Amino acid sequence: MENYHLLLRQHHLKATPQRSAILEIMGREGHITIEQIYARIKQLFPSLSLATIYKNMTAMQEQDVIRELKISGHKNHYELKKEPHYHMVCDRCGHITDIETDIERSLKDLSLQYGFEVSEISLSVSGVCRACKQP
Amino acid sequence: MENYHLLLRQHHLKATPQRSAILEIMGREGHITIEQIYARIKQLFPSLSLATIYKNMTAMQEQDVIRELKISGHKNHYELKKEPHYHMVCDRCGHITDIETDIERSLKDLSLQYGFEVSEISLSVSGVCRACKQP
DNA sequence: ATAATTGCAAATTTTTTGCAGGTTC
DNA sequence: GAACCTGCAAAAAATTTGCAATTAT
Repeated sequence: MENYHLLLRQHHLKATPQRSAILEIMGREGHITIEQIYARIKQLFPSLSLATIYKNMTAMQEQDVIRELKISGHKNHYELKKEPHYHMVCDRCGHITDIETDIERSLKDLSLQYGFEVSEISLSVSGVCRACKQP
Repeated sequence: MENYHLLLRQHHLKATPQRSAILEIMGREGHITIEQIYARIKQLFPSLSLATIYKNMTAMQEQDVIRELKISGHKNHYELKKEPHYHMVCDRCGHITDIETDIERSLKDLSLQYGFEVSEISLSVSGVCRACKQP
């Protein structure tokens, strides 16, 4: 069990019970959609609204507490921001597995390592391009 | 100028003028959003509806003619499905650049090659997991 | 001729916003 | 007590659906 109160404060966010609850659920579930968070959290906070979840997800992304996973053919998922890692998503059941492998290392043997039949790899690098860095 | 009529037929899709027009625009623009397609296509087909674009984007994705790019912090973009390649997205202007590099090759020198300041790399591999392959 | 596609309008789903009252630091 | 957050309702944005008329093969 983690100290989400501290985590929030370290990232300059007020530590409300709602926020801590969202993070606890995310910590438990690993990768989760907005509706899944909503369904689970309603049990603890029947009054908590979807709008609050959205607002918090935005705020926590901006403060680098969580990460949004947008994956083609699947709903958006969210995860706590930990060490850099990647994802393997099943097109049938939607299950997301973390991949701890290095980028340099060939992804081809994923098939053997995980018994996962790779059909598509999507990589995107974000940051700031040369043009936008010009004064 | 490509033969989009043939491309569609090869992928078991009827070659309607609307579809060909969508592909032509995509071929010209590289990476494009739904609204951008809509805006451009209205000039040629004032009657073409957004619903038709959505239906076609779904059909053409299913038949592997195009690919959907879901990138955190940006609208969904679409591109023609060509050789495997990856993307570099500017967080300021949203511009998407194709990366021809191999996965094995370190992405670290992107910064030098493109003058792009990398802040996050997101990779996801899709396919079918071991559990779903069980009979 | 048949099966698929279009276009329209309407419905649904997803996300955002405004604002009053409440909470955190 | 100042700034921020919640919850509600309402709005906006994104995507899907049903169906009659049309079109591609």
